[in-house]
Amino acid sequence: MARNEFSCDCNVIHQDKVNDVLGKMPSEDVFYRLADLFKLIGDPTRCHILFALDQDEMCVCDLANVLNMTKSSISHQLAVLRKSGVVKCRRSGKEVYYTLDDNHIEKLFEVGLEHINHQRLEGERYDFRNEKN
Amino acid sequence: MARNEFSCDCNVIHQDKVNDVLGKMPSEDVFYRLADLFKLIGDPTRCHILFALDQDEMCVCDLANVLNMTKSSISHQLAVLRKSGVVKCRRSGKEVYYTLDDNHIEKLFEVGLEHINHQRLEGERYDFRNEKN
DNA sequence: TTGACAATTGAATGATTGTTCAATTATACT
DNA sequence: AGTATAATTGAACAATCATTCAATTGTCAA
Repeated sequence: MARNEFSCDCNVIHQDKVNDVLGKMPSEDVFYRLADLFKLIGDPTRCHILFALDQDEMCVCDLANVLNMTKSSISHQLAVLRKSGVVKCRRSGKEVYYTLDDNHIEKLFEVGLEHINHQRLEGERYDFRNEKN
Repeated sequence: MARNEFSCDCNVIHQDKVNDVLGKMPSEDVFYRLADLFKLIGDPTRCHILFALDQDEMCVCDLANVLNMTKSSISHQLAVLRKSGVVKCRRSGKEVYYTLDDNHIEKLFEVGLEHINHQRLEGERYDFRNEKN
């Protein structure tokens, strides 16, 4: 229960609060898995790809046209998405067709879009107070 | 409407599908903003911080203890979160107290946790077929 | 089997980023 | 004023990562 005293460079200020929060927190590896998930969709290209696949099944060439990028670049990102299990693929002749294989992604996009729309209004109202940059 | 022909290294295979999907897609900058949002919570430390603040208001020192990290590291990340508007802070004496200032974050965590739990079951059932690595 | 095209892969590169370290600011107390 | 502590900040470093380029694999058709 004694944590590494050398990693934290200060004394506890509110020991009770710290203990209380620690008790409610998920295990350590949950944060790594959560971060991995969000990191996965935290890239414009991958966002773009996933959004496109949410509309329709597409081959690499189609995606390259929709995103206006090279097949190689798309293929590299598709490999990442495949290994994470959020897309799956099937070969038909020379083409490989990709589809979304994770309904949580759509939910995350929904909330993300809500956030963006809400953020746009907030920005006008509060005009970035308390912040010089 | 004519896109840059040199960025894409292949011909359109399914022109109708590509046009259809393009018509349904959000504007270009939406993907950058979406990716920025997900990138923000796509880091274990920031996940950890946000989760802690979701439980209770805390000062930098408390967070350093909860996460077992240096105040400097925490402070750097808090600056990032502050500039993105997902946390806000108030000073009280020598301490600065941070709170979560974005209810979308909690929703994103909910869906993210659902995903992780679901993923754990899937992994056992399918045993990573179709993938050598 | 040869040529053409879709797709994947590996290495290299440039850019981004999280943490560390040292210095500085802000506040409280004597 | 002087000291102590909380917090912020900037520079530097190491690690991660997205894209490019070149080479290769897989499939179809002649």
